[in-house]
Amino acid sequence: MTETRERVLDAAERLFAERGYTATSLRSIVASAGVNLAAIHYHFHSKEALLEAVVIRRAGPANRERLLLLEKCKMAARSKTPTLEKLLEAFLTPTFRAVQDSGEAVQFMRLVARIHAEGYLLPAIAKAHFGEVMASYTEAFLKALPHLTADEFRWRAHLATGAVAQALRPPEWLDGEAQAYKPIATEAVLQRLIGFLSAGFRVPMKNTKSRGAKCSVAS
Amino acid sequence: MTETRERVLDAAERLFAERGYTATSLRSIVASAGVNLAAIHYHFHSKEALLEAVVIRRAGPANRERLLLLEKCKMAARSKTPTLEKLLEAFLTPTFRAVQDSGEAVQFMRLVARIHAEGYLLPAIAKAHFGEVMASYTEAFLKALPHLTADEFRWRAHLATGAVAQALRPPEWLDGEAQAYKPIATEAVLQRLIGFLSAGFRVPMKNTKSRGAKCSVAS
DNA sequence: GTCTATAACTTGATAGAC
DNA sequence: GTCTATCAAGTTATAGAC
Repeated sequence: MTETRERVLDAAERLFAERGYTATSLRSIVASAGVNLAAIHYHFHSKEALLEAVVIRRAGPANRERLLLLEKCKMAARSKTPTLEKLLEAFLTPTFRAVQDSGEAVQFMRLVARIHAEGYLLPAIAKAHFGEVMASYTEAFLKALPHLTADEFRWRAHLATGAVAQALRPPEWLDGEAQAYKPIATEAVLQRLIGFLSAGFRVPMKNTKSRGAKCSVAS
Repeated sequence: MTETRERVLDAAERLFAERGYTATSLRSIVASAGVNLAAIHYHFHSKEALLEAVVIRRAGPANRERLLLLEKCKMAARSKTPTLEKLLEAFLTPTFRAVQDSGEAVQFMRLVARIHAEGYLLPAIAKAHFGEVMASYTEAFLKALPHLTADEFRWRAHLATGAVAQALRPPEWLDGEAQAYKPIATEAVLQRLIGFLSAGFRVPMKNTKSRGAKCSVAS
């Protein structure tokens, strides 16, 4: 049965999301999926390939939708460039909306947020499957942010990435139960995130000096 | 020799920062520190206690300085409440400045950013050692942000935490060498971060509705 | 395609000599 | 305080029967 494959993918997605990649053993996955250990090596070659399969299953469709939404934004804005808020929403919606549409995909966002910090894993996977999307959106963002140099935009996008990842994480002030089972990335969180980020991107440049917020000790 | 203790702490700090907690074995730590495996269990009880010791060594002084800087801010602002930027700088400076002052502490910030996402580890440690600082600063932040409810502030602080953690991570567009050895949290990054976050905190409430950035497909 | 069995190795932790 | 030696458990991965 190729249904076994799906069961493994589902279990792996959930466990990777909850515990991270290195902390999740293949044995815990097969136990959760109710399949055999050898099956995981039959369908996927290795643990790392399994992670890649998990990511691709969700990221593939999501990225296709991102490109579609970007085109829609450009159309809607006619000759003008789309607003920053619209671009952010188009980029983030496929991730956030998955929660409400299909209960299955809930865990995936947490996986991304979780694996995001595990560094050495995603670079290989990300560059292979997110390249086109990132290039298209970067171009659009730069047009919507004419006051930023490409370098400054890269830095702010870097900061924004962290905020997005954090938005996909269950807030620590929710108790364990809620953290584990409730979908946290709702429409409200998405809108909050868009407002937060767009304000950050819109800040004028040259806060290198003169931002008179010195408060330091003598030392 | 109690110098062994320090060697272990230094090595653990560096390796935890680079690879994360679960991915770092005690054996790799003793190899890097040039000490014996048993020594690590003699000086610290367990791997988890070692992590806690690593965190406390840096976070203790940093948190004391945070409280000091907060008082200085309040003094400088006289009857009025300190500005958001000054509060952010007071809170973030002890972390960021450590890079420039002592080369030793460079790794620690990355450790925090790295462990930050490993979830179940920091809650126990953080609540034990950051409680007072968080309470004092939350109070000050809420006064500086009268347009936000406590709940809304908590959400935005959640997002901001992610951005801070990301600022402490080496940007992926720097090549491997630079990622590994160059201090990335410079004064410039700190100022960028302060500008980015303060703008996000200042956004008016009620972007729950009416933020007319709909760009969704029919679906 | 799925299973059992097992190889080959790494992990955190400890006992006990010195 | 520091060492060697070792334990018990857990890890990924594979070979081979069915």
